[in-house]
Amino acid sequence: MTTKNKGLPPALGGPSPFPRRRSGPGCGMCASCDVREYTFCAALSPQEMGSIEAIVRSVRLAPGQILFQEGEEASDVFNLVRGVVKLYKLLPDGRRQITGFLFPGDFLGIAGAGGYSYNAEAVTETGLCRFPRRQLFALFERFPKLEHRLFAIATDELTAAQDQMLLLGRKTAEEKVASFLCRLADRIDLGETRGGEVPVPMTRSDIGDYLGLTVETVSRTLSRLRKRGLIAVPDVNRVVLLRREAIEEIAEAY
Amino acid sequence: MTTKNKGLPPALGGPSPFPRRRSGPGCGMCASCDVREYTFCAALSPQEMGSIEAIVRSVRLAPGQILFQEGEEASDVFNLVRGVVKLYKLLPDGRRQITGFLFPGDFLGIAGAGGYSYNAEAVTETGLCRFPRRQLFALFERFPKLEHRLFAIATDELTAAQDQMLLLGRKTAEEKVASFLCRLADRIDLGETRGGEVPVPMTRSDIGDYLGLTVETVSRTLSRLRKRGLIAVPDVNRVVLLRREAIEEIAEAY
DNA sequence: CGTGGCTTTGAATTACATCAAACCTTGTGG
DNA sequence: CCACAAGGTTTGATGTAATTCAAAGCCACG
Repeated sequence: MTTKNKGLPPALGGPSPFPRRRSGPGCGMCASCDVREYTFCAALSPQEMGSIEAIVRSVRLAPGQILFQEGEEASDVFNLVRGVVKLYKLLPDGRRQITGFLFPGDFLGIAGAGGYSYNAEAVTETGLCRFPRRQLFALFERFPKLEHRLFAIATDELTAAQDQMLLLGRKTAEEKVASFLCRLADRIDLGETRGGEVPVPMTRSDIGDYLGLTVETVSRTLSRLRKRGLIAVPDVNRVVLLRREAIEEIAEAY
Repeated sequence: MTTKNKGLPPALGGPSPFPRRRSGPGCGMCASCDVREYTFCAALSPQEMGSIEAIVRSVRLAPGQILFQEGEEASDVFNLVRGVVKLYKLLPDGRRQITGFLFPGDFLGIAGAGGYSYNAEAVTETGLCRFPRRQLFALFERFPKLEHRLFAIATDELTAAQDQMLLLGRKTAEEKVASFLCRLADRIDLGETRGGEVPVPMTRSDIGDYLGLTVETVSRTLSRLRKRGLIAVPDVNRVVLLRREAIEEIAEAY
């Protein structure tokens, strides 16, 4: 919530907001979209894209703002264009489990009959494309490719969820943190590699709630990795993976 | 692995194996399938069903037998018709996380490009329908309803996975075990209610690996619930929920 | 009737949580 | 420009839930 997107690489919320001021039918905005090729939009050809542009609206969120909450009727789905979003579930007494962090290009809003099954909140300044679910799903008839793509996205998320269950249920604190750092790095490297430096836009508390740990344990574990020379922590929002292979080894528990 | 399906209710592996001796194109076997209405097959009308029957083959597994392993090319998908199957992932040192237990009517084999993302092993005597992935997915063109249905299944699984992450990351041992018992009961009650008696076909070790606990902790927690009069345990494979509401309350951490 | 695998219970250990306090950073207002 | 208030972070001391180690009990099966 504190994070100002200073120093973050393009992929994590640098400049490149929405290419045109306003989105809307036929404005051609999608053509210049930074993340198009990573989203379900890529399922459609540039010509077909008009059908999507006709129903999209853009949304911006400041850090800490909530996009939707668990149980709300899931009327829309979204593509994250800029910034970072966290998804989480809560227990009645306030315990929180973050089920995922989303980065530009990620899709969110997959939901069943019970409405959204989690809360979605902006971690940084965020830009999204909003699609009315009914209208988007209606396009499935004309463009089956679109549904194929969403199906594939759901499949990938399911695989990721299984990995996360393994992490939550069976890894130690150190393995959890190492895994987290590696995954962040993987995600960033989609752009380019930059000497192992990984931006960490979320708070220690967020990381803890993602890994099933407390803030203190996250902090301590990072300190220990630092003292062992595996990472450097120039400031709270950046970690440098000094010995990536060693960290991967810890993460995968070899 | 030990479990013999003695005393298990129909929904969990009672009589009702495959209605006809052999499955195969046009044999009409699907018409009398016990679980058809719960599976993706229900997306097709009885007339359309022939297309599915043309590609289905049946599989039987004894307890402990492996259906497929993580990383294998995912050439088939399956419908569980009878019995119980567990899905799990392993760490190199042998730590195991069970990501789900499947019951009759459940679908398995959703997988991305990297092949199956988990191992699938029979818990009890098991009967499944096997579908070559390519052939089944080819039917999507003629029957978009089929893809809709599979998409919906993936969505539901994703929701369940998020619940499980909350459980693994943030619930106490007691809350975990209570949640587990309630979910088992919900799943069984699809058939009918039977005075809170829930069949537990998996071992304590399986339960532990599903909940991110050790065998001992599972056993101790069950003993404690029993001593408090919330459950009865007539034998290792059965639990009676004596005070379902109280257990639900523990499970949801009110 | 003995053997092997699962389960239960007890005792000792430990990884992580909790409690507490100091430290930083950032933004605000005098 | 500085003081200080508010959050987030780090570190230390202490506590504890759950694990680990150990052993006995229970069944099912040959």
